[in-house]
Amino acid sequence: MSPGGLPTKARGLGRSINGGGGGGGTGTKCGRWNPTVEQVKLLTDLFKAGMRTPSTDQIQKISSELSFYGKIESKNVFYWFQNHKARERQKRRKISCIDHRRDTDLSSPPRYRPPLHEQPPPKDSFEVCVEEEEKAIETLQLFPLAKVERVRANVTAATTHNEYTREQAYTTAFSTYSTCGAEMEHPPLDLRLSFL
Amino acid sequence: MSPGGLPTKARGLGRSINGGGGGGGTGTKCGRWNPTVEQVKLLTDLFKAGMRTPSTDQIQKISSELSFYGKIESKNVFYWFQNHKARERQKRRKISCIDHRRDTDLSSPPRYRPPLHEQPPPKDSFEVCVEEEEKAIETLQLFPLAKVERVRANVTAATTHNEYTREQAYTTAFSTYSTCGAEMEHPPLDLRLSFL
DNA sequence: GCAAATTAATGATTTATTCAAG
DNA sequence: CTTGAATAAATCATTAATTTGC
Repeated sequence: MSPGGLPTKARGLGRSINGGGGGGGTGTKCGRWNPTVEQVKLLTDLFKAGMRTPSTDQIQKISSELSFYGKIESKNVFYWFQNHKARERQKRRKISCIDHRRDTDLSSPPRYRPPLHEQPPPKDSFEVCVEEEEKAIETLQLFPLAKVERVRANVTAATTHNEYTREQAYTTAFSTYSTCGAEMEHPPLDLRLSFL
Repeated sequence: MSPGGLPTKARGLGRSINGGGGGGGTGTKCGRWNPTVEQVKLLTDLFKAGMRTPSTDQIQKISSELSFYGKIESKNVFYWFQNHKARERQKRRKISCIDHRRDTDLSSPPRYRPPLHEQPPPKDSFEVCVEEEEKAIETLQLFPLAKVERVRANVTAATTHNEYTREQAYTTAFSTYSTCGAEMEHPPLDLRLSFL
């Protein structure tokens, strides 16, 4: 950015968090969502089972289930999947990028977070692997929404329910337009929050 | 188009639009939102008045007002602002880019839609102007939400209410976290749809 | 003049990037 | 330094303009 020392953008945000003292659960500070290990475990299981962008209904069900372990909102589930998906991809990309770089500047140690858009990638090297990955995922199937119960039961016990975790087809945003006659339920995208 | 004839990507999608025959209003085909000229006019006015990312409340109010002219949902308003903002920025960016290019290939006529990511811009030329623009906008103020009435009255008559269109401060998403005690109303971001 | 074929706009979705709390 | 939250950029898909052959 410009060397003036300006905070790039200083995206506002007053916050004023401290006010939320009398929250609800354990250490509910009203700040950002702090998932419990069980919650993360379950989400990770779902992700490993192939879930990438759950529908609104699924999000709500998941959120409802996970609220058993602590405070949670739908948007947390949504964000979690967004971030996890993106960061898995990112991770994978970085790996295969290193694999593909010939002798450009591979000597440079992997700095903290190279701003990515600084170095226009060849766009052929890693995209292949990503596409491959996505294709694989599209092949996967999704859980029947009742399975969550089972997962919850097993979450502290074992992790050998893998054969259960892939069943139905993912009815993602693409089924959105079928609810067309009405006011169109769940806005198919980022908006699929709809804080119940 | 590409000489292969393939539809570039064809990302699935069954659609089945024709089923929505008995919609509601005038030519309600159930497809995507098709704004009326009045709606666009009002949205543009708000944008010109400095509104960039209205809060959930504002979106709902706007949507409610605009529903007078035809079918509309909150998410349409949200999307409109997203797209309009982005495309204004894009436009501006392209212009200043041309301004700064020395003698690279300025002879080439402005083709249909250069894929943008093909040509990594200097990132110093246009960012200045964009920043300038954004700063200017941040200075602006917003309408008191009752003014919309007046605009609606004048929309088909005249366009000389410009002095009315900038009044209150914009209480954008940054006031989001003040509603923290409860379940946090309106998710501050893309999700700020909440299809009432 | 007018419908099929193309092109241009733009609504909607997904992905990448950035910010900042813990 | 990990990751939840938020925004911006890129992309996809559909509809309105527009052109074109008749």
